[in-house]
Amino acid sequence: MSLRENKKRARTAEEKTDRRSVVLSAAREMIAESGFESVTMSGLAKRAGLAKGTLYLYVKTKEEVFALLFVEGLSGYVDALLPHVGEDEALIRAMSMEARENALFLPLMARLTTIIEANLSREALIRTKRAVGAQAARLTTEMATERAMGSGEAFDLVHALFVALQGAAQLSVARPAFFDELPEDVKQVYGASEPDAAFVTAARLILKGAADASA
Amino acid sequence: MSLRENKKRARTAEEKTDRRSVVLSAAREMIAESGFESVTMSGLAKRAGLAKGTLYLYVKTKEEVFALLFVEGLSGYVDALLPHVGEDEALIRAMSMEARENALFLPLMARLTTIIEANLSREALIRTKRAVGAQAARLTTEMATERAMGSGEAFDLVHALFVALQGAAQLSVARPAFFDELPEDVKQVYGASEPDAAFVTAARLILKGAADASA
DNA sequence: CTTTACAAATGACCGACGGTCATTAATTTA
DNA sequence: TAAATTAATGACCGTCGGTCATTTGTAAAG
Repeated sequence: MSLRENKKRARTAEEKTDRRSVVLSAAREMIAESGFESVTMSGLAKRAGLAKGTLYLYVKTKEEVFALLFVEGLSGYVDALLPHVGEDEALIRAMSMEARENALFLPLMARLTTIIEANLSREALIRTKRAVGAQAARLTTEMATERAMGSGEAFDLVHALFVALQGAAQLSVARPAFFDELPEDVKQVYGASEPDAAFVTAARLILKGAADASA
Repeated sequence: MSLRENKKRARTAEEKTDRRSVVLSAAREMIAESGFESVTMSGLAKRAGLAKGTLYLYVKTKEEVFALLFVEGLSGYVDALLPHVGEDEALIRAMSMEARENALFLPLMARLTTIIEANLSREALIRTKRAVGAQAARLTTEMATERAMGSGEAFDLVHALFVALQGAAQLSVARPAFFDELPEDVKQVYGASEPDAAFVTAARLILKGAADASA
């Protein structure tokens, strides 16, 4: 995924977008291979075939890379949800399946506020927040029409589901390297809360509660 | 909160616990005054009246400090909840009030998995996980008896509520320094999700869904 | 009271990392 | 062909988490 062999410079806007997407791919690979903590800017630059200084031409902070990945993932996630917002079980299934489909999505979401947003430039933060707001709005309006709800109600429901998802996402954080050496009872504390199961039970209750409320 | 003026050494177990509690107090102050990111080990040592090396006699990593604060906070939090697990609105009120009471609790919870647990020594992680598991169990059994539920059901309900709390906690992350300079529409994205409101709506739906299920 | 043994305390030091900037050089424009 | 522009570079910097050889307060032994 390196670009280095191509010594050409990025002059046009399109070429710059290409560079950026190479960086994003390299980041995806590094995260998948060895986790977030292993992503360093020098490492990422090398992997993308760039010098560190060049990387900083395309991104103002390390976390901006993660923010871009998250926004991209969120957009695809909402795409996948839209056809199913009308029916409880289908929606839950879509939410949990799609999260498993894009393995980076929950880990990114888990880090969204405390790590990613906390380290964005003003401009990157604005872009990110706008994108998130837009996706939430997309879901909310679809939910309102599909379920014939008031927009306030739909707003609450969407947000409740995403609060649950973000909570469950925390459980998607990779286990420590020494997990196997942990005492049995500690391993069970991990086992007691798998991200997927946690989300599904919470989401079921939420949707049932919402159905109950409008009935 | 410094201990420095007292040049005595900590010999007994009790004196060591004292040292540790001085460190925790110093950390609380620093977080309250200027946020998590401002806590450095040298700064914390100075504030506690210790040399950096001494601080590392009491704690293996920086995040162990946060873990200790969290466990302490969680214990008090569950204490406050126990009397109210029987009734929906009382429980919600207790959860949201108590979270506001201890201003550090949600911010710590928001960082629990991605930052804190990710940087604990094996021993500290074991202690932390055990403590969390114990508090969860305490709540679950109380919930089961008080609501005459099966323990599986109670387990699910407790976990759903805490998933929501952890999701809402993400919204408690401090706003950026340049928040005021953000465009109006971006500020509104922040406004659309206050931690307290987000938790309360999600929790209401969850509890309503649970009531519906057992009816 | 003095000496010895122990372990608490210290802070200089180290490596890693995020981020910067003066300089180089590819490409376009005049 | 020369001048102007701007992408690219990587040496460099400051900060920070964490370590460890040394110092020194304290208790036990003689």
